[in-house]
Amino acid sequence: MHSYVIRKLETVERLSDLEKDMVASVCRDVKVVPRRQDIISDGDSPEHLHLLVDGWATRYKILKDGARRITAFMMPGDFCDLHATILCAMDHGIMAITDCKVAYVANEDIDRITRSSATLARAFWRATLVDEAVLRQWLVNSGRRVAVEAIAHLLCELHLRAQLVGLESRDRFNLPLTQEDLADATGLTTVHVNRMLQELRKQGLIEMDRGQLFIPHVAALRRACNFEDDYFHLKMSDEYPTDRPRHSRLAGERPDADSSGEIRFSPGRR
Amino acid sequence: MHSYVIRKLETVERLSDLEKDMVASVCRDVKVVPRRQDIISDGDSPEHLHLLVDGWATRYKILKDGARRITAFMMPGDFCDLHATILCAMDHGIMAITDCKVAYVANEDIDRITRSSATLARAFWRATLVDEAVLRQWLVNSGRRVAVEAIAHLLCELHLRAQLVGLESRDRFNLPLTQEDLADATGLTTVHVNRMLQELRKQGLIEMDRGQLFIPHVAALRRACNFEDDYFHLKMSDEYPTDRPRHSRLAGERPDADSSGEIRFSPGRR
DNA sequence: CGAGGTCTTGAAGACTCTCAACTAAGGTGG
DNA sequence: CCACCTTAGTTGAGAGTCTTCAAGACCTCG
Repeated sequence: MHSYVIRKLETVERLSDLEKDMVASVCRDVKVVPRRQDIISDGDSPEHLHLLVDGWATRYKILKDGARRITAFMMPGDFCDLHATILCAMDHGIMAITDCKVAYVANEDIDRITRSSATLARAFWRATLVDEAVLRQWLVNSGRRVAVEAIAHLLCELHLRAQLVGLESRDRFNLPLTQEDLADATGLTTVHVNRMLQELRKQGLIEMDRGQLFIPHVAALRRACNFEDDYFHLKMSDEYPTDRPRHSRLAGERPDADSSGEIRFSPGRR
Repeated sequence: MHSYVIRKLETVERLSDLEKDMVASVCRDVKVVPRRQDIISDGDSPEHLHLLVDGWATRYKILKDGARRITAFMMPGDFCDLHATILCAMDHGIMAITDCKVAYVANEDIDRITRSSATLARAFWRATLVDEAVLRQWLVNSGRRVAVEAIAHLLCELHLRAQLVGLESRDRFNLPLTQEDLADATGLTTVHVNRMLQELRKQGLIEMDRGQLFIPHVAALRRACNFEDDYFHLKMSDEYPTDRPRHSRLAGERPDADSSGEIRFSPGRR
């Protein structure tokens, strides 16, 4: 039932059956949060952890002038706040994008299972570190990538993540985000996101249909925005057919010299 | 000697003398890294933790086209990678901005002291969480704040952090960053950073002199860019005279309605 | 069928970038 | 001690990406 978490953890660490059972056992108290509603609000001091069992959610900040900045998307298997209970109060909110099923997990349960399995502890740590790496990529997106690139990169990320937890069928998946969501996640305006998506469609890099995103040629989209999956620190395995090489940038080596006549966006921003 | 770390940890958690000793005891192997040199390079798999004992450093990513994106600044007392040893390889580099003293701390030592003191464990966690909160603020900076605001916000952050570890005298501190560093940290160009700094100077919000930053009226600069220190999750204490209230944004409450004729930048970006 | 949310489109303007050159400040060597 | 070099900071003008404002089309749903 809670296989998403397990799948997610398994992308960074191989788990034994016992460990999987331990993880599953902590997700007891599951509640439904309707779309558009806060799972945790800015200023809250949550007393337990929130694990997203089903649905999509977003981590966001609202500024004084009303502007919104999305700092993360969460999909099934993601923890909203693996640690936030340690801080007194949340400095941001977490909202359900679709109707969500959220498991309320007791701190002690996490403590317990991570104490009894070093592998599990490491898996949680790694998952957290990957989240942080994603955050850094978003920082690159806004500031050192032009709009089309940034959006394409975000789509690649979401696609890979959906793939990792088994939410899609290789090149098509359910993307319940509005263009406004994408705008707030990339730091752009809705209008511009709209135009850039059109651009991507025109170039045949993506297709969209009623909340479904279809990526005809994943490698092409990735190449167009220089997406590399290394920051996900996937455990070595050929389960996930993503194109390596992963730590390709050796000293002195010039990365693949754009041989084909493939689409690639402008030289970015400096 | 390693009082910076301790001061830093104490901003989020009060430590006993014993705990302070424990922290100090793990920082034995200290080396000097000259300015401009990597403390950890992209792709490295560090085998121990790196604690910045003295000097400033930066976490950065280099893109294919050569552009650089700085994702964090580190100052004395900051860990470069409290956890990175868990991952196989770094997905970014860490470089010394000034000559640095770096303590190489064994993983086991951290494990040991965090196991023997729950307070210490919590302190480390919190420090990590604050780092993450800073990352989110940077995300807000690039995308939902105009350039002047973003730069001012960054300066406020650095000023507060310097203050917290005792690097400055209330309103003046040593800022060893070039305008290029600031540009790569905000996602702007050097040229534009230059102009925005001029703007800040013209408005009397900052003064700069040979690597020294002087903030005549901290509250004014903070107000100009809507800086709030709540995301640092400072433990309640009046040691650090920063202007609260900290979780002021209650539901429905309209934040201070710009009564004075004070400088405030444009309405941000949407 | 009306209503609200989401997506599109156009035109004008603003913020930020690019390019290129010049000044200022430090450090080194003769 | 000064010429020379390198790095960092400044300045100007023009171009572009992205925003703003506003309105219309589309779509889903009660």
